[in-house]
Parts: sequence; C-alpha cells; structure tokens
Amino acid sequence: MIELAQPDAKEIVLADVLAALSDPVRLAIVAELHEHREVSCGSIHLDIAKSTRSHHFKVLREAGITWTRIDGVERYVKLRYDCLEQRFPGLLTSVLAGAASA
Amino acid sequence: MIELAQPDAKEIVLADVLAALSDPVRLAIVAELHEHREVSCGSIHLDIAKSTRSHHFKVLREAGITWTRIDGVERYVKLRYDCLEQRFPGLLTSVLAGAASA
DNA sequence: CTTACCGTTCGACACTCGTCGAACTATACG
DNA sequence: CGTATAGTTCGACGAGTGTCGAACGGTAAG
Repeated sequence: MIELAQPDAKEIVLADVLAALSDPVRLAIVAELHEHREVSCGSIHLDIAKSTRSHHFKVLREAGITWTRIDGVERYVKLRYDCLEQRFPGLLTSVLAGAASA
Repeated sequence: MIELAQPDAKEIVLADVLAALSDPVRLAIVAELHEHREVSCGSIHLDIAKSTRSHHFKVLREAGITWTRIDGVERYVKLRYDCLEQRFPGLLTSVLAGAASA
C-alpha cells in the first residue's frame, strides 16, 4: 500500500507547475481532485485513451501537484495541497477558483 | 500614442495565462514588469535574439497578461494587474511571489 | 493456473513551441 | 533624403507535447 515517486516540496518548480496546469485536460483533473479529496485514476470521467490519461497523471505527479498511492490494482490520487500552499501560497487556490468559474 | 491589441478582461482564458507564465523567460519578464511598473520592451535585459523577445511579448499580450502602448518607435509594456486580479483573484500575486522566491 | 482488470510503457504521428537570422516596417534624427 | 533605432514578421529548425493503439505488467478473483 506504500508507494510514491514525486518530487519533494522544496524541489517543486513554479514553471513546471504552471506548465502542468496549462492543459485543459489536466486542469479538469485537478478540479475534479479538488472536489473529491482522493480518487482512483480511472474513476474520473475523461473522453481520452487510457494511455493519454496515464500520461496526464504522470505530468501532474512529476510537477509535484498530485500525490499517488498504490493500493492493489488501483492508483489513488490526491492534490498535494499543503505542499503547494507552502511552496506557492495562494496559487492552487486561485487556479481552482479560476477553473471553477470557467 | 493610442494603440493596443489585447483581449478583453472577460476573454482571458486561464489555461492561456498559465501557459504564458510557464516559460522561464516570460516569467522573468513578468517579474521585471512587476518591479518597474511600465517599461519599453527593449529595456529589459534578456540574452535572447530580438525576434525571440518580440515573440514572448506577443504571447504575454495575447494571453491578456500585459498591456502595450505604442509611443513613437517604442512599445511600452505593463502588467494588466487589475484585469487579472478581477478575472483570477490572487493568481498573479502568488505567481509573482513564487517567481521572486525562486 | 487462468482470466479479468487497472494502469504503464512503447513507438508513432501531427502539432506546437522556443529559438534564430534575415528581411521588413515605421518612427525619429541629421 | 539618408541613416539609425525599435520592433515585427517570416521561414526554418530542433525539441517537446498531446494523442492514439497495441503490447506489457502486476494484482485480484474464479
């Protein structure tokens, strides 16, 4: 049940975070994660191939935006809200608000 | 002296703003603009060709991040702080803080 | 063990992006 | 007019990105 592979809070790079959030699909994923606290990758409805889905989750994880926990066959994903808030205060909040109002 | 070509405040798209800010060069430009209020394109020191420089300013302008005023031969550029604050409250502030701490 | 399921990895493809130099436009100054 | 200056536009190039289908790998269930 223990497994991860994402950067430390201090290693999170602003440009990478912004690049990761600049894709509409990933923005939708992040908005969904914000509503559901923690969720398995597959339970988010997206009209894309599963390989593409996997790619987007990887980008979010490597940018330091999400935290992934492996439980059996599934990957449970949630936002690294506290890490991001510590590193870039207010950023995720304003992005989530902007995504919701779009 | 009057001249512009940037989107309305309501037409500013979050993903476009984030994409525009996800480039290190443009992030540096934005940080510089934040310090100097208004500035001519050429007065910002950047180790890139002037065509590349022009490209980055165009991306920022079209994303709705900057406002450009033509005066003679020069283009004076400044952040559209109020528009962005209205559209995505706190976003630019947190990005500027993050860019400064990097 | 076999099957089903969840997700990753691997090319491959089209497209976009950052970068450059060169040519161009337009204003300002002799 | 001629020249200098500030930016833009135009290919062109290499690198990166989003997308897909197909193949693969682990875990759970029969």
